[in-house]
Amino acid sequence: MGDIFGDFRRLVLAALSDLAAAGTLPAGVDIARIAVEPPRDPSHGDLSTNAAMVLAGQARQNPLQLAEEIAAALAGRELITADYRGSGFTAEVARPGFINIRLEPAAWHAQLRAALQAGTAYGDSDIGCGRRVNVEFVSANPTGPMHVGHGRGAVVGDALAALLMKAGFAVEREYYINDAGAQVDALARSLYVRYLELFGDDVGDYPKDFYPGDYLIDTARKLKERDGDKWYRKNEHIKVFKGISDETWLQPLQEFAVAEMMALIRDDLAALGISFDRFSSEKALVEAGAIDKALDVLDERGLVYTGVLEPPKGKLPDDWEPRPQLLFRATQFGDEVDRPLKKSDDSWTYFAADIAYHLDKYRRGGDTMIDVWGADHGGYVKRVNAAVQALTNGAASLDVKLCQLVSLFDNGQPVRMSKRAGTFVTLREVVDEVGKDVFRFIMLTRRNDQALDFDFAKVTEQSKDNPVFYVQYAHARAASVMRHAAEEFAGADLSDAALAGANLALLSDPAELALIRLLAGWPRLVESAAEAHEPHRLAFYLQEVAAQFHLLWTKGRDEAQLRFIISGDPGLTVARLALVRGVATVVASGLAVFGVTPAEEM
RNA sequence: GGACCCGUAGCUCAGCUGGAUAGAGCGCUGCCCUCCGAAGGCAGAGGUCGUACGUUCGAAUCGUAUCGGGUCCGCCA
Repeated sequence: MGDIFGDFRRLVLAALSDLAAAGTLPAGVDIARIAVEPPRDPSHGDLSTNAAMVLAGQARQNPLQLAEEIAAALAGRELITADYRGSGFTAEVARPGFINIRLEPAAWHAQLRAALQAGTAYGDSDIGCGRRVNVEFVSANPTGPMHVGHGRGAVVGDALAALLMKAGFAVEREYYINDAGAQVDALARSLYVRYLELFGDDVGDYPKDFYPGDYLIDTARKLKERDGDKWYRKNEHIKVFKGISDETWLQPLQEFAVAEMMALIRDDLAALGISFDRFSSEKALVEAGAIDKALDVLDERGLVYTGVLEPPKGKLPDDWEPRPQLLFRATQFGDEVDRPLKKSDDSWTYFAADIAYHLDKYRRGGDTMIDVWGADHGGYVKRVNAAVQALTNGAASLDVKLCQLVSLFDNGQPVRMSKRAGTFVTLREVVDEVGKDVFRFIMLTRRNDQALDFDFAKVTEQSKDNPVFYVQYAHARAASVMRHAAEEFAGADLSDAALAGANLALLSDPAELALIRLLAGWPRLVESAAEAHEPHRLAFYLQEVAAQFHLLWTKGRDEAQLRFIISGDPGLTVARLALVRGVATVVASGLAVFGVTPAEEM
């Protein structure tokens, strides 16, 4: 069902083995870099391979001459896949050593047929071979609602997971809850002060390390509902602010607060249509002694020691002083300095917990891990990569995707990220304003490592400048054509199955064939995007499909014989409807990866 | 001072893991609706891919150096 490029690559490799058998090529050559691709310039044919240039060195032959031999061997073979129904091709050699392949249109028509038969499963691949991949994303601290930056990571992670699934990987979506450490203490104290306020205490201004957000008022109310005045002591906030309170309430409030914050976050995620297979708790990990166990692993390999770090170059922290501490030999794995595992109060650093966490993920079967982080964690990538290498002896791979900042605009004017009235701060407000589908698509219209401007006016505009609208409109237009066709040819079977049986040879206009070629590239695009861990490529591809489709539609304005629906010619109409449905299928298939609902009408 | 990310058309950005004459949208210029598919269409101008060396059949892509912008920089997660 397939990928025409993959099919031809196999054909090329078969031709090469013919040459090897005949002694023209040495045995056991490296074929990894041999590719079959669409040439950028259509005049070079339909497919192109670099095989001769890749092998020229190894075979000690002139690339052009080798290309001729490969082309000849290729001509002696034929496409045996049933899809192609014996359609032929020609191979010719071009300048540096390319072999350009031209297909009979029937080969392309077969691709369209395959797309219709597959439905939104078109493009599904098995390159993943069911291998397990763990995608950890969002992992926003449970201290408040999500903001827009989290939203980007959420969408990128979710779409990447979906893409990998489409490519045949067994994917686990995971959220790491940072529910241990100082921030959770601060959260509980902040909640406690809000709770005191409910009893009429006037606490005045909050100190700097407290969370001032209004959302904690609701949480405090829920706490009061549950526990009444159980924790209330009049004007206790004075002691809390000074840090001298008798904090018997701290532990229970922590648990309560984290649970409430996670409920908040899950709601935000649900508004984006995101759910996780697994939530992992840092606290649970720490309490289970996972850090000690993980550091034992490193210790056995001599990677943990007590030492004194050089002071950081340049500007020093105010209170920096040399001090012996427990360190991980990150420098052995490419990091700049060895990294601390314990703080001055002898508690674990976040990094120590993260080491344990990644070992945990690995042992659960994730020898391929992807972490999606915000750009502010960029300085952290090397040490975690170093830890993963050290823990697994290089058996595991970790790919960290850093998402750059999202800046909000409205009609070109920056939207302040402050709590002022009328401005958006939380992810939820943005999603409620523009809708889940718009937000998700726009977050995927940039590479993750590229900063993104998000303009409320532009992303909701109904014009071709707006990529979401443009792609959605293509799907809606296809649906509209089908509705009209159903009226025009009442009683005819216009199901995809029926359309797949149409005489597709009638699709002979260059614009039609160009569109079919583009659609045929979908399986290949899915594979390459999945391998590169780059879901944004789908967004650009979908815009291209939409553009070609809109173009074809528009041609029908000037040339009536190119319209999709030709009243007096059911045979031609059915063939063209097959193409229309092919477009809708690919667009829907791509939007499904993005978690965006295809529009039936605009 | 160091690390990471970015630098491609006036603007916003792609560029399929090293392929052929570097692309798209917006903007700009010029055409195209007395009527049916103009929330449009066609054509054109616009580039030393930040810069300089290097690697090889071949570099926007890989390496080194350098310049500019962003992010981060023991005991924050």
